[in-house]
Amino acid sequence: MAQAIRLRQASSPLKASCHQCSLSNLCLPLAIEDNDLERLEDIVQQGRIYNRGEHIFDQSTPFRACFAVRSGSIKTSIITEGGEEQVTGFFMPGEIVGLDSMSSENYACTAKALERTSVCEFPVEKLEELTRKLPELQHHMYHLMSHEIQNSHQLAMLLSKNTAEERIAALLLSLSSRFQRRRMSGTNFSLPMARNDIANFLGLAVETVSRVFTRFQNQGIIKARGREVELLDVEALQMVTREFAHQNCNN
Amino acid sequence: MAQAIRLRQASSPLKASCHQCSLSNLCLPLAIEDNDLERLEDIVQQGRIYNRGEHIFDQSTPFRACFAVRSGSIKTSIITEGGEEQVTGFFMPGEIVGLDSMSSENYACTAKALERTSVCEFPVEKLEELTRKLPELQHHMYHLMSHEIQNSHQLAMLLSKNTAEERIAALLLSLSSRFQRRRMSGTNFSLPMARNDIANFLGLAVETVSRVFTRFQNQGIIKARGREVELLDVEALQMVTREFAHQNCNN
DNA sequence: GTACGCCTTTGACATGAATCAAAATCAGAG
DNA sequence: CTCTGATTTTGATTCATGTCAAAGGCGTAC
Repeated sequence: MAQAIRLRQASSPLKASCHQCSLSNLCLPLAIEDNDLERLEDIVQQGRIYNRGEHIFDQSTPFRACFAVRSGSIKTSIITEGGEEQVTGFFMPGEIVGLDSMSSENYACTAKALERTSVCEFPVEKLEELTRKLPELQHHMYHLMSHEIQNSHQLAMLLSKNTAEERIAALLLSLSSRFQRRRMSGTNFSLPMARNDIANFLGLAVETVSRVFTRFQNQGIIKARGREVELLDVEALQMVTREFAHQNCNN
Repeated sequence: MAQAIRLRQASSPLKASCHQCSLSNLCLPLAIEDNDLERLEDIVQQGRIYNRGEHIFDQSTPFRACFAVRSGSIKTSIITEGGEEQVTGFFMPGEIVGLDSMSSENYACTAKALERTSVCEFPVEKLEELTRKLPELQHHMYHLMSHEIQNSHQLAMLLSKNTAEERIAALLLSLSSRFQRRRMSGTNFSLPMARNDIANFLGLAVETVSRVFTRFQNQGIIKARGREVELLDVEALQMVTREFAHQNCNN
């Protein structure tokens, strides 16, 4: 511990303590037995704290590490040649950012802190090496990556087949369940991202997002004041997301 | 070799010969040094041949293996609770199907042969084990998976920001480059999938796909008769996909 | 060769969401 | 606390694409 403090004073990254981290049941340690945990701690660096708007990494810069969100939240986005932004994901505490760049030369997207955010850093080469030694960790990496593919397919589906209302309901429910995983309220939370980011992520215009929010509010399904959201009727929201499916069931 | 023939006669899966396969520079062997190749061959099974419409695997059945396309082509799709289909990808010779299910209990999608198709089969447990022993193979797996995440993000982007024409131009160009990788004509090929599948994949109505094809044809950009396609003006197609970006450049 | 079903194309019309415009609200800097 | 720019909301209008309807073309099976 004294060692760690000395390191920090030398402005070197602090060695992380996964043992003590409250997110260890969500994050990478989830996959690892207690007595192997130290080996993960050996390669993890507790990164610095980022202020809102700061970049954790930038698209097309050399890929060095994956990051686990410790607190705060992150949005990832791709910038096209024409300078258009496409938000590809939002990441909350315990979630891993950068998997889409694994084994690429450069980062495939840009990661930006949506609020004051701290992260843990997993240098790639070391991570890759460690996954060779810890089969469960390798397995978990495959799991995380395949999960991200599935997520992305889900998103594609949402974008190609669902209405504005369905997309927004789905996002609210996704956020809700992710808050719940962290033992926070699933019905009363504050959105980490602006309407603009929601719109971009869901392939809608900002105005449409705004309109749907007020529509949901008028229907008594949610209560929203700025970024503060309260889900008043979760079942109704679930109905909205499945409406599409239900219609087909009845035909 | 005699051994292999005997196996086939016993209607057991034939041991594949990656050494002799013309796709070895596209497929998994790409990542492996010659003297390690046998170890891959040890775990690969040359799967059977599937007729058009046959399923290689089904969503929600136990995940057993990834597949490399040897000849023919495959489409993958997700079926929602309501029975709606969403096509998530098309796979051509040398490409790997099933990565989105890696380390899941069950297949995340259904894979269907679009034409007479043969595949090689990589049982998961063996593959996972082998990747632990061959660092380059592990690296390549990470690479393939992260690439599929990126692909999927690209698709999401196409779906959320681009017009029907842009989406279809992008698909045609993607197919073109994939044919070229196999040293086939990049301007003269036959689409393995029906208009319906294209429409579903790109989040459009069949009618829209059809209309865009005829519009492109009238503009002299392509020539299409049924599934036979000739790209007459590749640059024009590239212009279409980048039009969106260019507009913003000029502003 | 013919008939059947399926896939594709074409046309007319309806609509959800984008765009344009502007007011209202919020948050950060000084 | 006040100003200023950014974000959010609301309204009016437009447009690309979906939907409905029907005809045409193609391949397969008999």
